[in-house]
Amino acid sequence: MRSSRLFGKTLRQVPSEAESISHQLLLRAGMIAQESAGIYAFLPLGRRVLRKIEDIVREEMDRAGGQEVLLPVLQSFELWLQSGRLTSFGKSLFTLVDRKEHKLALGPTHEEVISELVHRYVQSYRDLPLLLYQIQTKFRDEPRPRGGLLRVREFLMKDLYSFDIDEAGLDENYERMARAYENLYARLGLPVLMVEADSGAIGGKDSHEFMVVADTGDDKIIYCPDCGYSANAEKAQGFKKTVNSVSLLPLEEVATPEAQTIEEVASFLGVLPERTFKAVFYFADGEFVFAVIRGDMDVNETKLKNALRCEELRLATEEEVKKTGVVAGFASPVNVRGIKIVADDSIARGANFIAGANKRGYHLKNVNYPRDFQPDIVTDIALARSGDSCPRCDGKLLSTHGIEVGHIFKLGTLFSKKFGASFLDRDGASKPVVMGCYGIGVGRLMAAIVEHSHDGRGIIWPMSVTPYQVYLCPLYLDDPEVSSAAERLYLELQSAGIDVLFDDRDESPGIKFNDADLVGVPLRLTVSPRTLKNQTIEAKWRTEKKAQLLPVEGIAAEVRKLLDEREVSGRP
RNA sequence: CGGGGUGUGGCGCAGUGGUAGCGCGCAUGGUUUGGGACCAUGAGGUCGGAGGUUCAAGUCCUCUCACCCCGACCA
Repeated sequence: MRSSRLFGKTLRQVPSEAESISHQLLLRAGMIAQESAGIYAFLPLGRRVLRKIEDIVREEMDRAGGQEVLLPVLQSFELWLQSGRLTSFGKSLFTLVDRKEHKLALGPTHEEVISELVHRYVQSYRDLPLLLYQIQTKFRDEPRPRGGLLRVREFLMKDLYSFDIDEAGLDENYERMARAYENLYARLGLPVLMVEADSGAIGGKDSHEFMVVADTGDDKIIYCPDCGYSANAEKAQGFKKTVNSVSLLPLEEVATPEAQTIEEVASFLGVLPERTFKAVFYFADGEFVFAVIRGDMDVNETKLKNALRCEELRLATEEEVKKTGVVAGFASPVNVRGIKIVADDSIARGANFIAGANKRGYHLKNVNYPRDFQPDIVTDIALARSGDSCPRCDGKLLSTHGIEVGHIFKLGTLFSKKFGASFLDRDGASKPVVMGCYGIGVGRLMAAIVEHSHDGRGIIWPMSVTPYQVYLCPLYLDDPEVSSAAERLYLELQSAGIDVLFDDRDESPGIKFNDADLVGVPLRLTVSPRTLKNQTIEAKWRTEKKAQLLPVEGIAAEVRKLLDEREVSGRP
């Protein structure tokens, strides 16, 4: 490609709307252009990168045994009613109405469509296992698009769905996909952390996310440097020690005037916060919920939401709390009637805790579960934090941020049951197909690569996804020797099957070098009178300071060799 | 949805109620050229939109739209 003909321009100034580094660089390099909030056009350079990433994803899915399909973007509302996810997706679903007043959704994902499809074509255990995938544009009306390609409303995504006769088959495919994902990220030059994830409203057994560690990531990861335990903060567990494990003492009311917060109560009574109970009030799908947790911990709302199996969870307002008769600051799970109580299991790890007395100015001492109160649910609803002890070893947990570039789920029979996707086993018994789903955001991967691989001058593309392999950079084009050598070289490289971006513009060396660095092409070939008089061309890697001289004669073969070495080593 | 911010030429920005500007980019000509050159000339704007106040509105008022950031939210 000739730069003079290339659609899209590099920008010297950063467009003011761009905050994240990948957003800035992709805009400046002329890879993408914003059309609307969370909606982007891919310009020729960006399109090439996106296609290369897509091809790598496709290759790895094929290699893992996947078969590619293309599914409808326009999906009937009935499908969503049938799965019951109309409400859980809620406002994120883009909807429209056709001329017959029939409601349709722009597909945000394809579990419904694929389950319905498989229901029609899979009848026997002989048809399984089956791996189907598609790579196509999906739509989600995100509450807040952000960070350029990191969170958008219209995006290219790969989803693979696995169909098995039983859990064992699912487990096997799950492992297979996890390995395929690892290959794929390695080929993209991305170091990725596989972390335990919350499976959310979709339910299911296991779920893992693949994270690129980056400050700009909007997911928080909790991990243990000692044993390798890592999980999304929504899901992560911390070790809960047992406190004050002595024999149970009788309940006792004590006056605690003015002491309302955990800190105030604890210091007033001369104990550590871990000896107290903390009460937090929520509204879950319109129902008031009293959450109890030990005073040294905080409630993880994702876990609470899962425990309650609710769609919508929010903190209760002061008024709402008042209305229930609970006394904020002195609230207690003891002797509360008609209110749903959810307790973190930390309340059972220890004895003789301090809790409110449901009476202004008083607390209760020696509160014990289950002697003094009986919550509706007791489970883990605690937020794990950096500094907590690891649940698996003696290590201390740390936290970091990550960009989610892949998410895999064991769906089980959730969708197959709803869509009647069942098969007859060997014994002629009808069973629901066991499903898994495995997603990757292709556009987000592109942004993640840039977030991970860049420097002060611009993008540094890995060889595997670079829009062009070689940046052919002639200086002093008005010198006929240079222009003819450059033109000749351009043809030779192309004939050798090398992707070349030929900067045939009549620009100064500074501009050309800077553009080459900004666009991030791995290898730059500089043609100038200086080296040409010795029959040589200067070759410089994007990642290196120093250049090397290559003889003009047979240069295409030499460049081919250099590129192949890089590709194999996986270095940019 | 709550809080904050910004809308003026392709991009970045300035602009006291009184003739719409600067830098970059773009066009033409010339001199230049190893890390974003210089000179000259020139094109390009219904100041996000709609109302209103005023002799006069980019500037003041009301409404509205879009975009960005923080939070909520986010298989």
